[in-house]
Amino acid sequence: MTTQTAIDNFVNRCRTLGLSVTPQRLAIFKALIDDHSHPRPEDIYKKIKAEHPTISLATIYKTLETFEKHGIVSVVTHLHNTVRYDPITEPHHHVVCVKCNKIIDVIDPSLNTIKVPEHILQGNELLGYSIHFNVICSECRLKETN
Amino acid sequence: MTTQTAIDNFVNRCRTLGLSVTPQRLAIFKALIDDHSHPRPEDIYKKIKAEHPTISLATIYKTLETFEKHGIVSVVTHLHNTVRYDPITEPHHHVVCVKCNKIIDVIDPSLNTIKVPEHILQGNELLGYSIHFNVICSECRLKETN
DNA sequence: TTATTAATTAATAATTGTTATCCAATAATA
DNA sequence: TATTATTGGATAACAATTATTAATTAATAA
Repeated sequence: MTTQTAIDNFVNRCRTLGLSVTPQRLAIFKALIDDHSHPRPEDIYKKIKAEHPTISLATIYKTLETFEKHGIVSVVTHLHNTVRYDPITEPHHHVVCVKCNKIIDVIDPSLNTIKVPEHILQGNELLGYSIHFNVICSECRLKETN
Repeated sequence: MTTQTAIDNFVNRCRTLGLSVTPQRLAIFKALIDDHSHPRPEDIYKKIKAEHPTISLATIYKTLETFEKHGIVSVVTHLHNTVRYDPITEPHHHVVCVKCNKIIDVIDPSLNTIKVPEHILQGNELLGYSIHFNVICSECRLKETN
């Protein structure tokens, strides 16, 4: 998909969602679309500031949250707000509620045998891998229906 | 493993590592050992304060970092310091350098067919899953040898 | 078009999470 | 016991995020 069609899709998507396509939103989307570095809000802010000198960092935050809520962009992990410690040091996995950030251990040996793509091992030292099963947990689902 | 043997192991482990087993460290370890909620440093602080009224939150942070460095505890994700956005919304995975927090996309359909344990689907709404391949990247490995 | 209302943005303050600093206290070792 | 290294506590500094509020802009109806 070309950058232009991605932008067109974005615009259509916004219209469908009832989101106005403001210059700020467009700029933020453009800043992200061909960026494979998984930038922080701050990074996007810096990238955009030259062309949009009056944009506020808070706008970047809010816009990205809006985009995420509507599936226009994604976050690499929902557990980015604070460190969470685990007494288990053996390889295992986690269920993560994207609403309340509850974390539950998943200890299942069958998940420890996935085939690691070759290219990951090129140059890097693999320490292990961990699977995040992103869910809306039962408690949060109940709350949602209210 | 009983709590007591876990504590014994901890004490031995510290001795081997040349870490003194202080009351604070013991308290922090104990607070974590049977806690499956994946607590934040703040949570541990609150849990301990009654018995250790003089302990500082900074000590909790420092101690947990020390523990993590020596493999006594683990962190649920290394990407806990800031949000990272991704223009890709389709299911995919990531290589994460635990030193520099660089993130690289892993798009490999064979990783999208893992068998999700049944119990995860009980009550929860599964949105998807994402694998973090934790590595020390080539750049950081080079830096380390200095 | 203009008036009205709703949505969005900017500026900034406040809050939260984390780290650094510095000194005191404690532990390890000579 | 004396000396040195490690650890901890208090607090300041810093970084990331969120909340607040007012101004601006966009959408909609008259």
